[in-house]
Amino acid sequence: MFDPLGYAPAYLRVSEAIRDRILRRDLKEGQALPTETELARQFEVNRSTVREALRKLESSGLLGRRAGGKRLYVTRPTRESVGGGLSQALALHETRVVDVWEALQAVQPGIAQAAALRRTPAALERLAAAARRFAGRRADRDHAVEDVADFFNALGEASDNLVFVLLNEPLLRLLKPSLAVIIDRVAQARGRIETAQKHIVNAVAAKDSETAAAWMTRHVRDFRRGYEVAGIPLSSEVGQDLDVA
Amino acid sequence: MFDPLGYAPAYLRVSEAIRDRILRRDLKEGQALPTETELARQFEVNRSTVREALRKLESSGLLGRRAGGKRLYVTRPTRESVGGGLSQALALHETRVVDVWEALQAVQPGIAQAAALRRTPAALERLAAAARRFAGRRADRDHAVEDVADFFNALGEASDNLVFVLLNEPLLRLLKPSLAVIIDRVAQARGRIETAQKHIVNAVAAKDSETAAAWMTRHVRDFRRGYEVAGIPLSSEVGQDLDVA
DNA sequence: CACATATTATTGTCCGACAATCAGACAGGC
DNA sequence: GCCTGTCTGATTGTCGGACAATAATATGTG
Repeated sequence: MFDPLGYAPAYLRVSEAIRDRILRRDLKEGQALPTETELARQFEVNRSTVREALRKLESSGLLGRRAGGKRLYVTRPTRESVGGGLSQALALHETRVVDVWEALQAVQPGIAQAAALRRTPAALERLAAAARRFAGRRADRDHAVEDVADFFNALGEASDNLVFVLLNEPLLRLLKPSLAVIIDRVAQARGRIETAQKHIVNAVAAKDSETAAAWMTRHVRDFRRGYEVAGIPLSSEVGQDLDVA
Repeated sequence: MFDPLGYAPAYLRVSEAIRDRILRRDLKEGQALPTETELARQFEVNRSTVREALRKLESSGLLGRRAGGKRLYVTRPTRESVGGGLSQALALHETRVVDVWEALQAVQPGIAQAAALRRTPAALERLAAAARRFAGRRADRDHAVEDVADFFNALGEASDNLVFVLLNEPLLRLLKPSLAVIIDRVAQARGRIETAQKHIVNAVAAKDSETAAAWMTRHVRDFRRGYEVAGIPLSSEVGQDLDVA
């Protein structure tokens, strides 16, 4: 019958006030925030209260600190902080590897397509470089995984669409552990990845979006095959990798 | 030559310690956290320090409060909190409507496909209900927008893949403002949406994933047409809607 | 001007305090 | 028995003040 009359503690109101100013670009990126004492004076609250508000903004990635610095600066959420939040949420919700795989299958061809259409020469070179790195370094398992992730990331950046880049990050983060197992256990995995990457690079270079998407579809399907061959149950949960920047 | 030896302030170490316990399911969802005083005692820090740590966890959605409650409970990040973070990040990065549209185009057909394959009768009914609501309520603009979002959300849930659900949320959030404009300005928009939804519901009901994906592709392409007819520049930035739960 | 040094400002942390209010116990009235 | 009011203790939200460590800035010196 009645809505609860909303009360919000001061630290929340302060944090929202600051966040609004940031979102409406009133406080611009790179700008230094006033000192805690000054904020406390302006909001007419205690410094402890201000500090609680700042911690909230800090962990949403809206405020950051320069390396070894003391003051807080306005920042935009990085790929890592956004991806960390999302992958953390997914890990907590008992997401299975097959779910992540399915999402990759849905989204990667679209990314490849967009990348092929809009890639700049520089972005293409970064993509090709990632593929070369993967092909060149046949020894180390962990580096290989990183290189695969770099390849996907480079493709996302080549699409010139930040939505893709940000969606990519958490998916890759969750993919990595199982990908490492695949590379370890499936002999032909490296070769197949290498081939797919080469074809995708070529298609992107030629601005052939159809072929890029088609090869990406094949590439992602290969991962599923890899799970089966490596003996990873599709319904196993994605690991809770705790390193959330 | 040497890496900077990592010093982390106490509030960060405390927050990470608690977060790790949550991520490794040591603290289970719904469980009440010890009181602030007790945490301060265990960590051997001051209560203020504990409170700063708690604020961080609170805003990553790992801790929450029951309505009108005082204690903090372990929670899993909700769709809203995850979506809020991501859409906030995108809004700050000058994402354009065309970027969001492109992501929808990439991801929605895959969602429709998965939903068609795996929908339960209950999920199908929720999807159909959302379509009926949209078709029935021709008057109100804002409700219509909500109904469209509900349709996409219901589809995401029908896919039984949380990754899709979580990816959907921020995209829909960013879509809404421009969708409202389309519905206002484009006379035939409602009709076309209604038709597409009907076909998608039918395809999902028949477990015909191909048709579901195809109609979804058409549906999303229609939005782009809507932007053009409504005179919304594709390169306009997605609004910074400030209501980030 | 470059570089070392002193000063100041700012953050991180602590302590103690108190009002508001939530949770639970407890009793009284229908 | 169930609802209502009252009491008590525990817990959170907020405050004020304090101090060490150190980053930021000013100052002097070659």
